[in-house]
Amino acid sequence: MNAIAIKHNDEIIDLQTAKELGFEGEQILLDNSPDSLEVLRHSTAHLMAQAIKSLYSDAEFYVGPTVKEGFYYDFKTSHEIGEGDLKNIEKEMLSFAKKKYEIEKYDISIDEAKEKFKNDHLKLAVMERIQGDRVSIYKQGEFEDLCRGPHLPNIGLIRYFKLMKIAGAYLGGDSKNEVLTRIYGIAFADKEALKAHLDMIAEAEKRDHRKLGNEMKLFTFREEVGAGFPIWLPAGGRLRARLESLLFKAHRKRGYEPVRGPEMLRSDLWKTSGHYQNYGENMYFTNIDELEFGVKPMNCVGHIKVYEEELHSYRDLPLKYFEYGVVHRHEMTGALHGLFRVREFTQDDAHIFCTSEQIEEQIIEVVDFVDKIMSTFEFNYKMMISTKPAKAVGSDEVWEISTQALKNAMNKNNLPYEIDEGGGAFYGPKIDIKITDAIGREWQCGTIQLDFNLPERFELQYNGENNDKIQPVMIHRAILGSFERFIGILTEHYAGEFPMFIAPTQVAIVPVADTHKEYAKELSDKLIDIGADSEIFAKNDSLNKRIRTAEKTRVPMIVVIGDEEIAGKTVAIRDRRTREQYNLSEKEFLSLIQTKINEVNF
RNA sequence: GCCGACAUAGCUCAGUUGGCUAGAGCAGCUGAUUUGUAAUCAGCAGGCCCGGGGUUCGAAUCCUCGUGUCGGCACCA
Repeated sequence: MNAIAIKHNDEIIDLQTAKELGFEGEQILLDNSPDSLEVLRHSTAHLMAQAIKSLYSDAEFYVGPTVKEGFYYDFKTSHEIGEGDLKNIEKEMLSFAKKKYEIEKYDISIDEAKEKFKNDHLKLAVMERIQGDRVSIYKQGEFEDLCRGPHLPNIGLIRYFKLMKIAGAYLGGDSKNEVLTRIYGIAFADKEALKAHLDMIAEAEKRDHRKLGNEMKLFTFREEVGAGFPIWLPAGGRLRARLESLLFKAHRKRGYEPVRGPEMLRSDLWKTSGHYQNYGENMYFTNIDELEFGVKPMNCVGHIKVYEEELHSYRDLPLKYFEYGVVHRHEMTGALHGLFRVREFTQDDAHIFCTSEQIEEQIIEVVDFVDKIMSTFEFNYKMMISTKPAKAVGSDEVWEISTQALKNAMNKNNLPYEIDEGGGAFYGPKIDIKITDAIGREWQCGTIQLDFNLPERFELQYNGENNDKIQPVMIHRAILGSFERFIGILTEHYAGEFPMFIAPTQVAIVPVADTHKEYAKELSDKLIDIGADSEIFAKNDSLNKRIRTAEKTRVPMIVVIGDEEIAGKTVAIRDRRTREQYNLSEKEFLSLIQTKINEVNF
């Protein structure tokens, strides 16, 4: 196999450039390594542009980079292009690839380039952003593109690719700009890798929580109810209740007190907090007797009111208030997505009021809490520190101090993190918890936010040792983030096969014949006594059919009972994975279920 | 919000260039069968074809305005 590029000073250099500059280095072969795919995908993006230009001659091109999964190209044409045209473009790409054009590279001055692309206002826009006075052009057949590379030596090497979707995207990623057409594609070095990737996508589709939520009757959405307002069905209600009660105990153990604020509060309060000015466009407002009220988008103000109810001594701190807080946020229609993005959701929210000396230990305690929960669900996760956003309250100095406090807490405890510049909440910097699910996708759930601003704005105080009035620090934190999103993620993570301690139904009971129904009911009652839900499959169907139906509900355990079981006070257990059966005495069975339900404690 | 696509029975989907009473499978109901580990058989019922306007002799099908959903963008738990 010939090299497609080389690695020089840790940079990928294509052969065209290497030859030009006389560079040498380790060879990059055409395989599925990250370096190789980088080059391959970049060239595939160019091949796609070449095909698009050939099919739609007035096409103008913006940028065509590689992304995590593949590549895309943003362009504009007067032709209307839809999903159905992707096949045509693919065909055109293949026919160009067959011609095996060399990919040639040459340098010109930026002024020459501007002249060359004078009819392509998008390329001109690209050049506006380029520093320096020379640019490189890559040429394959008739097609030329302004690009810094790296590229393959020949387009004939491109064979295993697929155009995935077509979408609109703002020029330069700014919603003030015009919308371009974007086509996403994937490319690999061989057929197997392409197939594996397509299989992975198919697997993700199978796990889609919207599909499973419908099949398993966990939740639903209805047009007449309104977009983004989920309806929890009984099965989803049971699952959620289990999660809530586990988490309730976990909070109590860590010294949190349950509280509850009202669903809406007078707008004056939102003005004091800064939500009115900084978050108002996401809030719902209503008038009652001439007074304006805002439906809460966050729970902090309610908890501040709890804090204000009493005078506090430094001896009382930290004070930890928690609430399964229902919040409403006016998310943009295009952002809504199953349970992942909704307009009404419940956060597992808490606010810790503490002294500035306690910040570090409190942050670490929360991080530890997060770790306990995430490892229980077998999630890997990473943490990101987000700094001051464009729209924010409070002085730069306070932001600097609080951001540094978060970093210190992490550094001192050797906790790794990444930085997300400008990603903080308007009242303070935060640590976001990004979890990776079973098939490698990342989701943002929990968040830990450090806030000096709201205590200041509400003039919160506690009495210090010398009876001086001191302002407490507030830590906002949520661990699951929201029940909606977290349950959506759990559903996809487990592909609907929830572990016993959280499953909507723990046991499916299948009586062999009508005469065994009574024992089934007895068993079901005993299960309720130990905190397990069961469903009896006693419909007038064949035994085979009922077992099949039970399997399809993804219940963790199926027990079959007939004459033999009743006679011996046993149950026949069927494993959902292996389809094998074994018998247990009723007593052993109940204690097994009880153990499995109680084995988890956060 | 922006670009593009889509909306037919509880669910998954057919429905030709506008033309007969809009179909199927599963689920549901009724009956027969009483079953030992992934679909027993027969029958019945089920639809304002997302909503409002329009074009047409005639609209599930064409146009238009909403609503919702999907894929992205932008924005965020």
